[in-house]
Amino acid sequence: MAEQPLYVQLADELRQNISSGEWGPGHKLPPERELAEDRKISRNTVIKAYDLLLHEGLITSGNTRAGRRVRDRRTLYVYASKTEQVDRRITSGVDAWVTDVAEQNRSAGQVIDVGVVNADEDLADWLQVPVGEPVAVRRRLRSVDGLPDNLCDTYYPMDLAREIPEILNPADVQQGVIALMAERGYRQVRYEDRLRWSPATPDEAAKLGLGPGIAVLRQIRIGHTEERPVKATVTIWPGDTHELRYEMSA
Amino acid sequence: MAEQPLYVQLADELRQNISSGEWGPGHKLPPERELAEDRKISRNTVIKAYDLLLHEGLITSGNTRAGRRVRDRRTLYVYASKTEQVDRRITSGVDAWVTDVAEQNRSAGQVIDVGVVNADEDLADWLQVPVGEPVAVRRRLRSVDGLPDNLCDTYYPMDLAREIPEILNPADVQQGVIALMAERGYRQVRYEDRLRWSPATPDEAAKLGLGPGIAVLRQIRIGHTEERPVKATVTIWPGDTHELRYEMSA
DNA sequence: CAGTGGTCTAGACCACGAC
DNA sequence: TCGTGGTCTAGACCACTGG
Repeated sequence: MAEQPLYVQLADELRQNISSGEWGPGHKLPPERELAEDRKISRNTVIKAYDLLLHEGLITSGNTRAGRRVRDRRTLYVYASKTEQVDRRITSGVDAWVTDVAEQNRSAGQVIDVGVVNADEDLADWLQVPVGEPVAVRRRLRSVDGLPDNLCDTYYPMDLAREIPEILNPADVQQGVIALMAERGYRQVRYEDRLRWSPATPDEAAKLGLGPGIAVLRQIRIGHTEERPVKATVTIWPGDTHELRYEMSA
Repeated sequence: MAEQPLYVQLADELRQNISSGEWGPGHKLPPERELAEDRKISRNTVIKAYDLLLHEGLITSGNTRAGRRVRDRRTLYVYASKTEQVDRRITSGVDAWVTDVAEQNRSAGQVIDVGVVNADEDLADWLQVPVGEPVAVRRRLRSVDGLPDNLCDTYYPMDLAREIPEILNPADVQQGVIALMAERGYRQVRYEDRLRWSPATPDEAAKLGLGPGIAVLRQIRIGHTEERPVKATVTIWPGDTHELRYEMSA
């Protein structure tokens, strides 16, 4: 095995300090210039080491006097499908994610915002509407323990949003939109998840407080009634701090 | 909106050439020095732009005279759970992934290799065995159209591997290991998927021909009989060229 | 052997925001 | 205000490999 490059060695050493717990969440990392001087290496080399950790999601990229910090990386488990509890969740009307977070003794919050967008190719495919068609959207920025955690946007065909005006009201729907839709005659009988993963876009990175290029999972959940798709939910989950679980019977 | 940094602008321009199809898969990108001279910018800036594209999985990082190339990024759809076809697939004994690939008019191949490893904490949790316990493993390197596509390692408790010697035989099991296990009294009644996503390790990157730091999805599928977990399959899917799908009834 | 990417150095100026 | 990261420059040497 050849000797590793300097910046990899440095990253390994810093990573060790973090994963051992010596530098806990929120710990301030040494400034680039200080680390460079101490080690008699170039600041650029320090930056490359920090970039590695940034891409691994271990640290933040604060661009101000506050400097870089160690991120909180406790893993959050999210049940995308749970054989035993599907009924309870759907009928209880509580957002399943809120339940998952609470069961892990952490506190969940969300900010809702609504709007109308024109369908791009993906959205048109998911909802089976023409490209360019207006579509209603409820956007959620969801937080855990006060910090941004994931983005969850749900899209509805426009005719449905007109029939169920609560969809375009930026308030919490206490009983849950799924239950509400079922009441009004749109009972979802099957759904499909499509998963894609890639680096976060700059926009997503900003909203979630991630470094650019951190991997995120896009979970697209399409809900169908007997007749047609009635909603598409796109959830952006940052990598390495989440585990998505599916339980299935054979 | 403030003006983007130089390297982002350059990356955007190069990305445009790729996504428009002007530079197809395999196309050789301009050498860093040439691009720097043409644009009157520093070679380091060009490198940062190429690094962005590398992390997005758009290009390769060839470190030799061959230079950087555009990667083939056609998306492969993989069904992790398909309501209608579960039975057909399980009984037919053909690897479900091979079926998926064939249905998309591409050709699949795999190299199998077997061994025994000691359980780390994760594996011990998945198979419900003590940490350090020996565990049998069948490793697959699976290819599409002749190029490495994903890594698929299946772990079995040692007592089971002794009872079913085919598990540790590095040959294709024509009827499928699941069907074989069912014949010998280990019928799987439920399974659970756990999904994690993060940058590829250097080892994975090398086996799959990826740039370092490309996002990969780790799909861990744990199969249970009525009594206990009997296998854990870890599949490494490179990002941006795969979409994983789950179909479920409500 | 020559072209390529990988690494490293030693500087510079800027924007931002905590103090 | 001044410490911080973000960006950019202009060089240098090395390892690898295709022709």
